[in-house]
This record gives sequence, C-alpha cells and structure tokens, in this order.
Amino acid sequence: MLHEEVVGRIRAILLDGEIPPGARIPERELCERLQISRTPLREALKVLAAEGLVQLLPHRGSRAAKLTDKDMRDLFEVCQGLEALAGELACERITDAEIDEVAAAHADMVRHYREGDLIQYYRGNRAIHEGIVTAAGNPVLAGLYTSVTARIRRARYVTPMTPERWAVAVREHDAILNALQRRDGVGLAHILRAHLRHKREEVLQAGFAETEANDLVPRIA
Amino acid sequence: MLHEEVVGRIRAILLDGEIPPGARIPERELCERLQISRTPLREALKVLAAEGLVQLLPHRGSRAAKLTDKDMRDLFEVCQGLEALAGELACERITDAEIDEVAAAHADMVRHYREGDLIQYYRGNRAIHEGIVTAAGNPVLAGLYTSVTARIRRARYVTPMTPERWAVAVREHDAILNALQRRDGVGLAHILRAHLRHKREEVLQAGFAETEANDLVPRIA
DNA sequence: TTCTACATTTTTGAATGCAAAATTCTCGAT
DNA sequence: ATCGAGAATTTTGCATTCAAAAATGTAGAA
Repeated sequence: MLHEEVVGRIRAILLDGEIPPGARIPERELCERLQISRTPLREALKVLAAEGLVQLLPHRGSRAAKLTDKDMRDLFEVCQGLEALAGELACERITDAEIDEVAAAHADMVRHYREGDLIQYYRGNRAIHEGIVTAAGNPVLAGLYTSVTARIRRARYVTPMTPERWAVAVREHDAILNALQRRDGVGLAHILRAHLRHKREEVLQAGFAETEANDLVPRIA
Repeated sequence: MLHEEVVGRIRAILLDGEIPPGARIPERELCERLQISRTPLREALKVLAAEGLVQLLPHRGSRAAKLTDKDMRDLFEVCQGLEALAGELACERITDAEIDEVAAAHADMVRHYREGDLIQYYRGNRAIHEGIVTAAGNPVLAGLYTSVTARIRRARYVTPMTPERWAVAVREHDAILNALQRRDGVGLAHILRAHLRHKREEVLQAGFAETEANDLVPRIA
C-alpha cells in the first residue's frame, strides 16, 4: 500500500467519524486493519497532524482533532475567502462545458431539495462548490480548499436545516449559478461569502463544535 | 530533538536554498547532521511533502520541490486571496497598539528604502504583511499564509527591483498603512491584491521560476 | 569505440527490536 | 471503602535491520 493511500484511508476513517473527535487513535488496531506496520502508519499520522486532522501529544500518542467553536469559526472564515477567490477566478476561466456540469449538478440538487432528500441534496451541493473550485484552475487553491473543507465537512454537510433555512440556501444557489453563468466574478464572490456565512451561523447555532461529549457520529467499528 | 523541530530545521535548510530546488535530499547526510536516524527524518520529509516543499518520488527518494511558472502564479494568486482576507479581518479586529506596531515597521521599512538597503527593506516589508495577518486573529488563516508564503519566500523577498518598481511598492505600502489606520477593510483588501499582483509580475518577469539550472541561491553547505 | 546485457552496489521503504515514558494495576494504610 | 505509593504493563519514539527496487559499474558483442 502506497504512502498516500495510507494517509487517505486514515483520513477517511477520521472524516467518517469512525474515530470520533478527541478519541485516541489506536495504533496497534489500525496497523492490523490496514495490514501495515507502525512505521508507515506513524508517517501518515504526522502528515494528518500537519493537516490539522490529528493532534499529536508528545509521549502520549495521537488523538482525532477536536474542533472548538473558535476553530469552526476560523475554518469557515477561511473557507469563505477561498471560495470567494475560487468564484472570481472561475468566472474568468470556466469553460461552457464546465458551466453546464455545474448547472447539471444544480438541477440535480434542486430536484433532491424538492424531494426532501437531504443526503442527496448535500451531495449535489458539494459537487457545485467543488466544481467552482476546480474551474478556478488553481491546484494550490484546490488543495487548500480540500484540506480546509475536510475539517468542517461533517458540520457543513450533516447539519440538519429548517425548511426556511433550506429554502434560503436553495435560493442562494440559484443566484450562485446565475452569477457563474453571467461570469460575474465579483457578484459570485459576494454570494458565496454570504452563503457560507449563513451556513456557518447554522452550524454554530446547532452547537456542532466538537467539544467533549459531542460525538454526533459515534464510533461504528 | 522533537518532531516539530526536525521539520523546522529541514524546512529552514530548504528555504535557505542550501538544498537547491530540484536537488536530491541526501538522507544519510541529513541524518548525521541532525543526529537522528532515518525514521524521524523520513517522517519529517513526508510532512514537508504534504506542505509542498518536498517532492517524493516512489522508490526514487525525495527532492527539494521545484516551482514552475504556473506554480508561482498559482501560489501568488492564493497569497493574494489570503492577504486580502487577512486585510479585511484585520480592519475589523486590529487594536490600536497593533496598528502602531505595523506603523513602526512601516516607518522602518521606509527608512531602509531611503537608505537603499534592500535586505532590511524586505525585512520590514515582511513584518508588515505578517503583522496584518496576525491582526486578523485567525490562526487557520495564519497557518495557511505561512505555508504558502514559505514556498514563494525566496522569489518574493529576494528579487531585485528597479528604482521605479521600488518607488511604486513603497507608495503602495503608504496606501496599505493608510487603509489599515482608517480600518477600511475593502480598500485594504484591494490595495493588498494590487500590491501582490505587481510583485508577482516582477517575479515572473525576472524569470524566477525554479526550472532546472535556475539555482539563484546556490548551495552554501 | 559504443551499445547492451548482466552482476554489483546503493538506496529506498517497511518490519522489528529496544529503551524511555506514561498508563494501569495492586496492595497496604487510613 | 477510599486513597495513594509503588510495581507491572502498555505505549510511545527511535534505532536498527531486512527485503525489494533502483542506480551503477563491468564486460562482451557489434
């Protein structure tokens, strides 16, 4: 198994919440599960620690990182900045074909909204945001976006919404697609920022910060 | 020696250009120099690879990452976004004391400009930009900024400038300080973007991309 | 002389072993 | 029964070791 694959597997385990935030990461257990020895596992944990997904405590092992309210706020703030930048760049560089792809994802998402399928709605939602970032054509930006969004993924794409919030979000997405189609970079940046600000407020209001006993997604194992 | 210290030491070696971009990283040699074995060294290299400073080639070892023109452009683009965001946030949160600190760094920088001391000028310059990022009060943002700027540091803070360019840069910095003192977030964001766009053009024009035989900062060893 | 096939050496990537540190357990005193 | 000191166990972090892969060197053929 390649180094990057090991990192990916553990990242997935953390993002799925299989090892809940704050929980110790069982080295021995993961070694057996991934069929690797401790050396490559520990290399992967150090990388994930640099990404902010894992917390290393010298001589006391590693834990799945826990997000405080402040962390969550900071991450959303940066995410806003990154998406706004991506939106501007995307408007300069996106191809017609790519716009069609985003439009298709949008239509999909709206359908799932009408059907009341939150899970599928979120899937389409993500596809749109990621589509915009990809269209920005900046791999450095895409990389940072991936790493930042990974850390707030569960909060962002799991939080339940009131019908009102949901309706607002969909309207915002209409405006997002519209701005993209008009290639209105400044407008798109503004909408994306507002959209994420609203999402952040929802998440914080829902008390999603991962402090202590807030293991929303329990260990599956 | 602690893990983070090892990472820091190697990072410094790379940023100093002691191991020039594209050069093989001599594991054995670094082990002796840092008085550690290969295990912790390799852990550090993987972390630095995730940061983008090191390139890992499976079964062929690691090299100091080389930046193409495109990489440089992408990094500057992201840096613009991060600094613009930092500027906006800083205007909302900066204390009077912090403004005074930035103003002091600015005065210093201008003095070094008048004296024609490019090295000291760049030092003050960096202090200003970093001061703004710090004042934004967002550690996530600060972390990303650190990692992105590290990769373009040599290009950004080594490139020589024509007297005209230099004069323009100083004027831009006057405007930066002014906007900060007026706490004009939008204005500051705009100026920072333009400032960095100009710097990027300088750097690219100077052909700083680290392709092949372009080891501007030679091995010191 | 130059090119290629093969053997040798070096280097890489990962498993294991070992000392130090932390955690857990035990047992006696209060 | 509870608390705390000390022993036993576990876990961590790193050095070492080992197999596989790549790089290098050598010799023979064209």
